[in-house]
This record gives sequence, structure tokens and C-alpha cells, in this order.
Amino acid sequence: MSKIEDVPKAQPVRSRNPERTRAEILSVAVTEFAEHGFHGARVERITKAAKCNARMIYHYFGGKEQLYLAVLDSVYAQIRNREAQLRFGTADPVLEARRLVEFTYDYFAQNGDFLKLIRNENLLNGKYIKRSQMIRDMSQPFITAIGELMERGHAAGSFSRKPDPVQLYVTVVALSAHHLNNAATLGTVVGQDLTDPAWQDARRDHTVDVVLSYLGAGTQV
Amino acid sequence: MSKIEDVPKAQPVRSRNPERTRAEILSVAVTEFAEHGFHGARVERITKAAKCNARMIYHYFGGKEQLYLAVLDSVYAQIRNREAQLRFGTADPVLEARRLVEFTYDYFAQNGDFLKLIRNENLLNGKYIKRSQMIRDMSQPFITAIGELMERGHAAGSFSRKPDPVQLYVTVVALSAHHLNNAATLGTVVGQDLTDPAWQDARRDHTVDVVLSYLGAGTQV
DNA sequence: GAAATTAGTCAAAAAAAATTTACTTAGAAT
DNA sequence: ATTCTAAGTAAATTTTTTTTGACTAATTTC
Repeated sequence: MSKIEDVPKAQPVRSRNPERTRAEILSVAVTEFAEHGFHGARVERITKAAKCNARMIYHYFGGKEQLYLAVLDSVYAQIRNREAQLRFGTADPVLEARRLVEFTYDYFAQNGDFLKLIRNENLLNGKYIKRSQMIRDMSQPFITAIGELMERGHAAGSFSRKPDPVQLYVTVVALSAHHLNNAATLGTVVGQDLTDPAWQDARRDHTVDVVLSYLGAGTQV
Repeated sequence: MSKIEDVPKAQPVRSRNPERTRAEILSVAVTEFAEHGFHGARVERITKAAKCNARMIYHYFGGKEQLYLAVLDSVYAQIRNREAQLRFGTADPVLEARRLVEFTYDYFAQNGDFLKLIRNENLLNGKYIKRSQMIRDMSQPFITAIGELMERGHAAGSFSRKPDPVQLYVTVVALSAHHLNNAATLGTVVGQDLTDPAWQDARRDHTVDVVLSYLGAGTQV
């Protein structure tokens, strides 16, 4: 009679596909790190969601830390590419300023993982972003473009002020992001559901109003 | 000859003091949870900083989770108490609005742990804040007071708008908090040190300008 | 001043996570 | 067709972190 140990286990026999597996791990990791932060993220959850073996994370990325770094690079590359498409041309400066605000607001609203990853990276005091020269370089052009828009709008008399581009950028980002970053606590505190689409639409209008009225651009009546 | 085991260990013999020990653990835990978030916080680091034994955390609080909850309650209670002192009286509405902005900005700037804890709590999707009825109740009065100020300022002709108090509150908080919450990533991206006191002073002026000009209150020339 | 209580110590156990070892085999390369 | 590389699996093992059990003694209470 044959021994039990001789019977080979019925293995699922997964077909091989390096690109797919690597991409799947990265994509799942974006969500896991966004949702739980670096320390809260679990290697095991990633493998389950990516339907692969934990060994693969070490095979493709080297470890949890390196995987996190890959995630960070990937989401920053994505937003900077989108920003680069948004050229402030020669149209009415007020309209261009409105585009700037609406683009930023909408990108954050539609790409939830981005802000969540940033939030966690700041919890870690920027430990990993500081290592990425790429992220640093990619961001300069956008600030510069805002500066030029401010100059032009002021020179043309469309804006009554000419604010520091960095301050304006921080303000646009703050108004577009804070309610998303803090939906849970702010929502509890003010007794409203900040994740409600209607609420967010109202927030969008308000954000545009605040920025344009600050620029002295006189919004719609 | 006497056996080595018979020699009693030289024990440091710490004097007892329940209040002090409990308060010390809580105070140290505020910093630890603020700095590392719930998952990043280490029980061991807390005990070292509080110069006590890990057993004491379980003795006084029950566990890591309950300690975190105690921390959250404590920092919210503190800010709400400060807000309550800030009564918007009958003075010029523009001045009162300025006080509102400056109070919020300064509180965040001076109480770094508060925003850091909030940031982490939002990472956890408000898991713990939702359990605290106290925090919910304490926050309503401040929003109400802002609403009254908006009414009064508009009626008196000091403000050209009468914004939704919640939107205005979120805006003031966003402008005061975002650069602190995201100092690491924003600083890297814009190539400036947002923790620099001079930078933060400029930010304070900018924040006041943005809010007052939005209210149509006409700032200093 | 004896008994009861509980603050505090020590060291180990339990639990939770990350990482690695050892092996198998699909598919590319020759 | 055969060989070789690396994609993939399974099962420990190591490492890290939280939690508990058993004991000691300082202070309070009666």
C-alpha cells in the first residue's frame, strides 16, 4: 500500500506573470498604506488582497519599507503629471485662477488615497519623502506657474493683490484638503456628514469664493 | 557560608503616589500618541519616559487602547475650555472675526500635540472620537457663537456676506492647521521650511487677510 | 500596631507581525 | 528537448510588542 505522504498535494498551480503580480501588489499596497498608515498596514492583508504569497513582497520589493516607498513615489508621480497638463495660458487670469482651485479641489476629492498617504507620511515626519529627490524636482514647476499667474493677473488689473505664490498654493491646498483629511473628527464636532456629496459640492463653491475674493477678483454676484 | 540567593536585591524602593504616577503616564502618553499615532506608539517608550513599569499602564488605564482614549478626551476638553473663554461680545464684528481667526491660529501653533492627535484619529477614521459623547457636546456652542457673529456682522453692514458658520469654521481651521499637519511634505514640495517662526508669522497674516477679505470686511491697507 | 488595600516590581508568557528557509515548477533560453 | 532562471508555495522562525501572573512592600484604615 502507498504511504499518505507520497500523495502530492493538489496545488492550485498559479500561472506565472511577474508584471501582473508586481503591479497587483503595488496597487493593493497603495490602498492598504492609505487606509492604515505605515505602522497600521499589514503585510498579510496585502498578500491576501493581492492573492499572492508574502514571499512575493520580499521578492519584488525587498520588504515592507521599500514597498511603502514605491507606493509614495507612484502617487506623487501621478499628481504631478496631471498638474503638468494644466498649463496656465493667456486666458483671463480670473478664469485661470478658478481653474487652479477647481483642479486642486477635484483632484483631491477624486483621488482619496493620495491625501491619506500624505497624511501618514506627515505622521512619520516626512521620513520617506525626504529621500525622494524625484518628488522634490517634480513639484517646482507648478509653484512657478502659479507665481507667473499672480504676476500677470496683477499687472492686468484683474487681481487687486499679488500674494506670495507659496502662501496662495498652501491656501488652495488647505481649503481643498482639510475637510477630507479630517472628515471623521470635524464631522463629529460640527454634527454634519462631510463625506456627503452635497456637502462637498457646497464646500467646492465656498473654496472658489474664498480664493477669488481674496485675490480681489470679484466673484459672481 | 551564606548563599547568594539569600541576599535581597537592592531595590530602588520608589515612594508611592497614585495621582502623580497616573498623571505622569497620561502626560507622557499624549506626546507618544501625538508623535507616533496609535499603531506607532510603543507601550515600552511610555513606561520609560514615565519612569514606571508597564504593569502600571494596565493598572491605571486597562490597556493601550483605553489609555489612548483618555488622551483624546483630555486634549479635546482642554481646547473647548479655552474656546469657551473666548466670548464674542458686542464689539466691532470685524474685530471679533479677527479674534476668532487669531485665536484658532495661535492655539494650533502653540499646542502641537492637539493637531497631531487629531491627524492620527482621522487616520483611524474617527474610531475613538465617535465613542465620546462628551467631545460631541462640548463643540456645539462654539459653532453657534460663530453663527451669531456672522448674523450680527451682516446685519450691521460690517460684512458683505453671511456665510454658513460651518463652512467658515472649517475654513478658519483649514487655513490655520494645514501647514502644520503637512509641514513635512509641503515643506519638501515647496522647498521652504514651514516650521520656521518667520514663515509661520507670515502665514498668520495671510490667514487673517484671507478670512477678512472673504467676509468683505476690508483689511488694513 | 495589625490587617487590608493597592501601588509598584520583575520576569515570563502570549499574541501579533515581519521575515526567511527550503522547496517546487512554469516558462524562457539555448 | 534540456537546462536554467526566477516565480511561486508552504511552513517555520525570528523579531517585536503587548499583556499577565506572582510576588513585595508602602500606606491607609480600623
